[in-house]
Amino acid sequence: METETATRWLTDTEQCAWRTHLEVNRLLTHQLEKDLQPFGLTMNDYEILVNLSESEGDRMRMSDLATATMQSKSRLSHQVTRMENADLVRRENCESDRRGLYAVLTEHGLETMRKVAPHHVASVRRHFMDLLAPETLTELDKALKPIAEHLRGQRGRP
Amino acid sequence: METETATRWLTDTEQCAWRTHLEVNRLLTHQLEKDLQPFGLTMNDYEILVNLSESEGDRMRMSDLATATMQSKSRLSHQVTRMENADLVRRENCESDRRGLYAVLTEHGLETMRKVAPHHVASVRRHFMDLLAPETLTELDKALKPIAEHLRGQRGRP
DNA sequence: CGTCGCTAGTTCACCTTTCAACATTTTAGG
DNA sequence: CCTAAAATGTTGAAAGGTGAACTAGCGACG
Repeated sequence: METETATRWLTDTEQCAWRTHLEVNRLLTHQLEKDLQPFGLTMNDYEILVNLSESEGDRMRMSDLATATMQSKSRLSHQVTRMENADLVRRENCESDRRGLYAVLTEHGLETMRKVAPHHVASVRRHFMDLLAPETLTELDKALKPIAEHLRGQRGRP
Repeated sequence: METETATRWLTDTEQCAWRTHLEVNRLLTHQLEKDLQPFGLTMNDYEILVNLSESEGDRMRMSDLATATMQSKSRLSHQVTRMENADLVRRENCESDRRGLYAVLTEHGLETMRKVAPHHVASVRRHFMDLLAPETLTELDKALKPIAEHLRGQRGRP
């Protein structure tokens, strides 16, 4: 019985593509973060603002927000506390479930969102979107969708 | 004179692709990290081991290592201290430049590398590589290379 | 040669993330 | 009902990351 299989190392092509992928992700994240910095926001902050502003009543349950942004409850809790101190967000009790809390966009949070979004979009265009041919973009999406699917399936497994 | 230009928001297709891209990166990183965890390594650790093991004499100058892994000197210094405590790496003085230090792979670091690499490669295959058709992979690489190029150019600009 | 500026690397204080422990409320089952 | 298990969210300590200040050595130019 064979328990060990010979390792299938990456071919040169694969290795090259893989490293490019890693590099782009890192540099891109770094750059977007930097472009957001003048507004005093991190990508984390921004993502939360986006999620809230796209939700009914500019609010989401902490749990759902944690799931949507793929953060631990703990991390989100700290994060929201910080954003609360910056008056971007406030917590509000949930009527129907007394354990629950909503994170709610404040007026200032909404304004911030409106002010920052165009810059962020421009940043995404400048450093990513506009460097891809449109059909390449759809190719990319088609290639990545199944991977996203697969990875979502792996979440929280042994 | 026109100072403000109307924001070019992302089209639905673009938005969808962008979000997929973000999601894949996050989930993938998370998964690879998790697969490395049983060995007591982070991706950061692993990347440093790879860099060292691919270098002449299993050693690199701190500065070069920082550049290669795109970390600040400060972060790398902490990182190497941790890895030194785990006996994966040791610091060694540089003869030719007395300011300089080498990070050197230890025997145990090398063994660790050999033990872990096959698992990591398998992980990359399982969660990414093997989910892409070979020609899609080269497409992906071709699309991403110019972006990497562009982003490298942006590094350390105002 | 001296000194002024540059590079290498560490350290310090501060911020963010993680992990485990906890309090509270809901839900499911006998 | 009443209790056990599960879900919601917070907290606090420890680990990891950041940016600026600092030490020390190099190097070039008067």
